[in-house]
Amino acid sequence: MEQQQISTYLLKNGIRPLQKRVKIMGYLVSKRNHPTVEMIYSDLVHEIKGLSKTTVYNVLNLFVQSGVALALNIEGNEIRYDADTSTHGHFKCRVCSGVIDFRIKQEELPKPMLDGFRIEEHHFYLMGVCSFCCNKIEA
Amino acid sequence: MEQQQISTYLLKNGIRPLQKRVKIMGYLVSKRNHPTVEMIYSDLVHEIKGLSKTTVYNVLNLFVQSGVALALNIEGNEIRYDADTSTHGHFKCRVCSGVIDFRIKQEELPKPMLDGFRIEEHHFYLMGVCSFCCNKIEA
DNA sequence: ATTAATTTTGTAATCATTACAAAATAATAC
DNA sequence: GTATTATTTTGTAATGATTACAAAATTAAT
Ligand SMILES: [Mn+2]
Ligand SMILES: [Mn+2]
Ligand SMILES: [Zn+2]
Ligand SMILES: [Zn+2]
Repeated sequence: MEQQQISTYLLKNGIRPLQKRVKIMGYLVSKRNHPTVEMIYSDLVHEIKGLSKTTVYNVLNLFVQSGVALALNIEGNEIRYDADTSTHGHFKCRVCSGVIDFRIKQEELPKPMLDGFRIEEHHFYLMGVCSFCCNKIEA
Repeated sequence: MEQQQISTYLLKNGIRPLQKRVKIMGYLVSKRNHPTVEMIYSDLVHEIKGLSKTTVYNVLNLFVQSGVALALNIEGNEIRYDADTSTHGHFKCRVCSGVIDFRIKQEELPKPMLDGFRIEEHHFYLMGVCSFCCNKIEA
């Protein structure tokens, strides 16, 4: 996606499209790898002069609050970020630690009986070993 | 559940039923409130002479590795523990922070197409406002 | 009762995240 | 454009949950 498209997208969601914000959103959108703050910072610090890790935290928190990114709590020691806010599920490989998407339709999600509850977010994720790592192991 | 039943259960799962382990498992089984380490420690420290928080961590890690407890990563800053290892989902209220169970049948869970993947764990949870807190808010 | 193995404890270390005030940047007014 | 004001970014320190580790205590085996 172009920087210009990203700027427009951020603006539409009430976020001023400052340079570092656009770069971080561009990174999320193009890599689609559900990175941690550490991954984003270490990849972008070379490209953005004088980037601070605190800024990465600030910008991601802003993105989540504004609804343009999801914070995924798959394992307790790290948060992973996702610019895809549509309904979908995640698989995390316990060998390579990769997180990949899978599509789920909203109507495929179980509908638990929770009368009087206001349900705001659905989270569905799987853990296991990805096909790449399965092949490596049996080889 | 009786202490004796818990001891037998732990033994069957390869865990020596030492006093503190039985007490901690008894707490999990009887309260069913998906407590954090902090909650378990502060509730049991009065009842068990000289309990250490490190022991709570050690015992819970042992339980999870042995398959008699689940570690729930619903929000990134805390792990909640559950002695119910059957297939079920969780709802977390963002007002009162309570975590409650709901039943899901294994066959109700979406079956994503992940050819060649080894799927070992399913996690399904919801966030929102529980019925109790909904009532309080509108009142 | 001795000895050996396991568990528990207390403290320090680690690691991700947040708090905060100063410096830098961007927007607005003149 | 320059001065003024508001917002953002930075660097460092603080926080909080978890783990590492070695000594002390407990449990099992001889
Ligand atoms: Mn995703
Ligand atoms: Mn549960
Ligand atoms: Zn893998
Ligand atoms: Zn509630």
